[in-house]
Amino acid sequence: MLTDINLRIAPNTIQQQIIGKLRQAIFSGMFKPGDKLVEAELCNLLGVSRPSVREALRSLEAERLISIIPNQGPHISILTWEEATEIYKVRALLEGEAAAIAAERATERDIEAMRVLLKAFGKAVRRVDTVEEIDSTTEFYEHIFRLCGNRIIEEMIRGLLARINFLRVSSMSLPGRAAISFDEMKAILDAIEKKDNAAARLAAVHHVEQARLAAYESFKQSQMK
Amino acid sequence: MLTDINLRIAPNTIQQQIIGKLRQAIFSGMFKPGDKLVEAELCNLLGVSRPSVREALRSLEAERLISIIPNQGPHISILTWEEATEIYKVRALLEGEAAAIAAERATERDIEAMRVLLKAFGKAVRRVDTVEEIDSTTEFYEHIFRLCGNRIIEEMIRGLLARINFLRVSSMSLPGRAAISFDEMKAILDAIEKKDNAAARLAAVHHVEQARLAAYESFKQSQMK
DNA sequence: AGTATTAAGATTGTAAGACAATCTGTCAAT
DNA sequence: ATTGACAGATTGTCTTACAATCTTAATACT
Repeated sequence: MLTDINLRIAPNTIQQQIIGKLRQAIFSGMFKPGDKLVEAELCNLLGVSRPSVREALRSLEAERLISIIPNQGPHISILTWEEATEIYKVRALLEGEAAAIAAERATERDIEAMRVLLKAFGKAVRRVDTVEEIDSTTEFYEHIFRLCGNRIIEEMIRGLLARINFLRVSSMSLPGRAAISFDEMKAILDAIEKKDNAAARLAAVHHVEQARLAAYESFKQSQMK
Repeated sequence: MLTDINLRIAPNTIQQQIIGKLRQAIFSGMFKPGDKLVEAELCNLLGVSRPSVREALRSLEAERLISIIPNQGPHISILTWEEATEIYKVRALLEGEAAAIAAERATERDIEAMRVLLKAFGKAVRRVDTVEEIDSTTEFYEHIFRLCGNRIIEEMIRGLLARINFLRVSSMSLPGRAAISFDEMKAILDAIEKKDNAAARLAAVHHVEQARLAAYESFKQSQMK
């Protein structure tokens, strides 16, 4: 056996498609925090039956993207700044740990691969392509997580990122933020290359903390209007 | 306004009851890892309709207590030791952080309350009441989490504990483990009382690490038969 | 005998229809 | 302005249904 790669071909059930579509709709801002999701409307929009929609909604509820209040139905979750802060705190902790472990395990090839990803991010920054910025940031981080060999960490961070997704997008489009973000990520990579796990952890924590501050700016702005 | 206590009266929907019952059944070992859950059977056992069961199963899937493979139905999740290790690693990280913050914030009354909880645990240990041991341990920890003021940490740890629940139960019944556990928890509390956050973190991390080692013993035993 | 094939039965995925319980908003009455 | 009552909308739950897929067992073939 080569590796433990999961070869299972997952049939795309309708529900998975519904979940994907709805998640995308939430991320894209089509539904705004607090919006009420009416089951019948979703059925029409998606062209599927109510049971399918309801099951998909249960999954999204567990992801905390929506919350379902009995007899009141599903709403897009409202993220308070307090909650966002807590999420950033946990992110810092987990990403710091991941970076520290990655620093101990990274091979030459890993470093090289991450350099490529970072370069892609740099290009996106110069093109001012926010979507691509987020995507390449994510890929860069995914590499760190894979390196740290702890899928639980990866899983948890993925969940946390989903919950603050719109903050990430809006804060990344803040003038200057993306460029600074690039420098912070480069610092992480440099520390990993030097196999300096303490420095890698610090750099990762610092990056998240700066992201939090940037997010606060966008949060304030979004509250004002 | 006194506090931010949530006054909402949550109607007990059937699905919540189903989720509760099934979770309990899984924890109690009525369903074993790998067991296939047949929807029709669950309907009979619970006396509810298939749509209700299916929605509940989606929630449990998101909690990772079961996994649903398309066209193959739901199974009780199988926990590999590798995964369990990763969970203990993340737990150590999160509980360490929580303990450190708690050390900075604990008031006299908090300490007193935790002493009471710890004493209850000690009593359970002497009575060799495993269920009560787990319960009072949980309560002790819940207090720390409440102190650290980060509900995300609490939420994540709760999720992680659910996934390793049966390991906790079986390892807690290992001869001598509960008594050692008591000492480790006392060390955490002592550090918190001294407001020594570094010591509190270390004690919490140590406690989780010891729990991991104990869990490994039970895991090996459960694999052998 | 052992393996490949096929067919029957069981189970899941999805839909549609139904109805009681509950919520929401409106309008009248105090 | 607040309360009360009512109509309409929405959710929670159940029932029935059926095609798609999986599982298992029986069958045929080498």
